[in-house]
Amino acid sequence: MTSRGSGEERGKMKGIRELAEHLDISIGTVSRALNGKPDVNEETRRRVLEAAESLGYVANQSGRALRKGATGVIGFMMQTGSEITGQGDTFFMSVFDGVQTVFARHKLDLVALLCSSEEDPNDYLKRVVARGFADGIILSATRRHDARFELLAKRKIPFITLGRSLTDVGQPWLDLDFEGMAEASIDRLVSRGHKHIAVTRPHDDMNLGYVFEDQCRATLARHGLRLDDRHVFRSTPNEAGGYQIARELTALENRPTAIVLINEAITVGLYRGLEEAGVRPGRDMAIIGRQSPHSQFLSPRLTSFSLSLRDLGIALAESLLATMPAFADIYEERSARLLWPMGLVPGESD
Amino acid sequence: MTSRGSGEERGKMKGIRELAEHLDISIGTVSRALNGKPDVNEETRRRVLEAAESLGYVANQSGRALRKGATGVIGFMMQTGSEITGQGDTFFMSVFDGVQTVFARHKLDLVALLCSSEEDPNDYLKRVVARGFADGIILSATRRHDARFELLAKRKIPFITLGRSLTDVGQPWLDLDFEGMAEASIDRLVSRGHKHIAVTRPHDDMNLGYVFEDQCRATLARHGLRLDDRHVFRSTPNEAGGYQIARELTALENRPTAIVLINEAITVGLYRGLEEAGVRPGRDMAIIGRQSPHSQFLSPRLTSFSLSLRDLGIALAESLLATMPAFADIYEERSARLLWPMGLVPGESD
DNA sequence: CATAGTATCGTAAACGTTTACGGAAGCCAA
DNA sequence: TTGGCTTCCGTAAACGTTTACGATACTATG
Repeated sequence: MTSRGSGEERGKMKGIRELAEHLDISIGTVSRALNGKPDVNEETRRRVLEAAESLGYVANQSGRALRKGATGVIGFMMQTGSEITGQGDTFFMSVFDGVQTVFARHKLDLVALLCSSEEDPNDYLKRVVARGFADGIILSATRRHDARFELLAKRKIPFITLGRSLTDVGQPWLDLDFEGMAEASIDRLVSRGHKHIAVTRPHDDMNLGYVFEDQCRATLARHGLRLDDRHVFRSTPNEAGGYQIARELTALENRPTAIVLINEAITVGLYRGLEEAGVRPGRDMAIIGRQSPHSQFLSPRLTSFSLSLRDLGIALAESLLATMPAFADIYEERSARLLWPMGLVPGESD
Repeated sequence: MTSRGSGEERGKMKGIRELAEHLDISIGTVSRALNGKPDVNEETRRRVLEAAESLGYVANQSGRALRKGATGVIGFMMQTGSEITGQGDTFFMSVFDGVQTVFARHKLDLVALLCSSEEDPNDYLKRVVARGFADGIILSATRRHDARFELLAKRKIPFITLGRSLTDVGQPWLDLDFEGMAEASIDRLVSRGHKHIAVTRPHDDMNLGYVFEDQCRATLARHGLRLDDRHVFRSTPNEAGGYQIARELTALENRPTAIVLINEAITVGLYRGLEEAGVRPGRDMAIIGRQSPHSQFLSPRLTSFSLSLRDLGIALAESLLATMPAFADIYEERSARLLWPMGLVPGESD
């Protein structure tokens, strides 16, 4: 039952050597034929390809990697775990999808490196790097000070970050235009008469929190307003965090009339918390947030900033390739650092 | 600026050979010391470990994999893409987290294999397998007929599936106890007087849809009721799908009084759709679903089935290890096939 | 015909490990 | 002393590729 002969139960290919013997050609020529090298007769190449196909030969990647000193793998490091889960998981999935399509074109394999909640991200990356696992790395969820940058720089591994950091080692990065979002949000709310505006940011050291709060503060100042420190709400980037924010927000004596959410995963919790306090989004409190799979299905619909995550992923991948010697010629014109614009999708919540 | 001497800017380790020379020991002994083999003096082992640490030596995995014929990598195949995004992304992240912790104990590296939305999952897996990428594979999102099972079985790659399928090649699997969920849901609703109960299922060939609908039908029959074919709603597993279901549901002339949701990501969309039709969950329509990061923050709170995703991941990993020769002795007592129970968390929606 | 050039291919040396095998000590008992 | 264990270590052969180099045959050119 286990040896179900499927007709073409071809024996195990032992390697390129056996394939060469079968063809009565030298193994060098076979390798060249397989890899599209020029020094090989087209007729023999055809024979080789054909035999490889029919015999089910596939190159052993360990041997290949050993010889070439490159693995053909790109790692995309994300974060997961109970603290974070609920965050931008769908966000990363979509970006990943875009990245994937680019690398597939170059026969590079993309894998997701998900750091367990039990392990320190730095240690995790150290392990991955030590293994020589990937030829290139994409880092996301960058922190204000991020030791991972230095680790990769020291090891001279090509990498790009989705997000900025004070730790700058000259690597390329892409980031969402949180400045633009902050500015547009504040402008919009102020123009609608709001004078007491709250903002949210992650509870931890994520870099975007600093960028966002600073820009909100600056834009408010431009309007002659100031950001009350009690109106800056830190929370875990998940529903529970949103709920908590709502509790604190509604408990304030001088309650702000509007709030801007930097994280998209807190929205449902925030809505719930507000409702329990009898505060209706869009009527009693203006809310502007980030688009997510459910933001347009909330009630009231969330006024939110959106972007094409897939396109972002494509740009990310291409910028990384531009820094890799083997592909530099193809993508050299890529800009190394880019703020990705977001567009406002009006809803019913502000 | 780029060559920032960090004090211990140790030169590149060339390999185990150089390490051996530095210690004036043979490379064989060094290897044995590093790998914890018995045939080595504890004193020399200490010296080797120390030198490796201080010189920053790490074994080249390509060489190791080539020699050992194993990569030390486990792949967890998930799905992503616009059609699916919004589905159980957080679901998979949490399961992954559990899986990760187990493999880390055995120095196995776990990576997520995310099939792009552009590529056929079968082709994708074929590529991964051909590369000899992983020593073991975890498959999720199993379909009614799933060619991936046969592919892996033919290549004799150890694997386990999170989900069942009609395609059974004797591999171990774990699956959520959808039968139990269906039964408990129907029992609960019937006992509360509902006679016209609707169910949802994925729009595509996911196996769980069949299992779930069949069991709902059977349980209803036990109560002398029948499942109206018009009360079986198929949808994409995302918010838009939930919204669509609500539209269809509320448009029916003989509207059912309750609905059971097999997918957790459709809930927000469903709520929105119902509200637009003036149907209030829990009052005008009973809803039972699956727990998700936001289900307890919806209004009304979702009555839902929950489980420990992390523990599920741990069990999944251990069951896979039990099928791998190198670890079989440690985990042999694992049961090969298991329905993972889910518990009901009462909410306000039914 | 001699020569240079080109197209094609074979040979063999890497790449960095792990491990089977055997050898050299040291120890103990007979 | 001899022989047999045990403990430790060195040697060298794999593992499956890629690729620099050189060899061969053929073509074109003078």
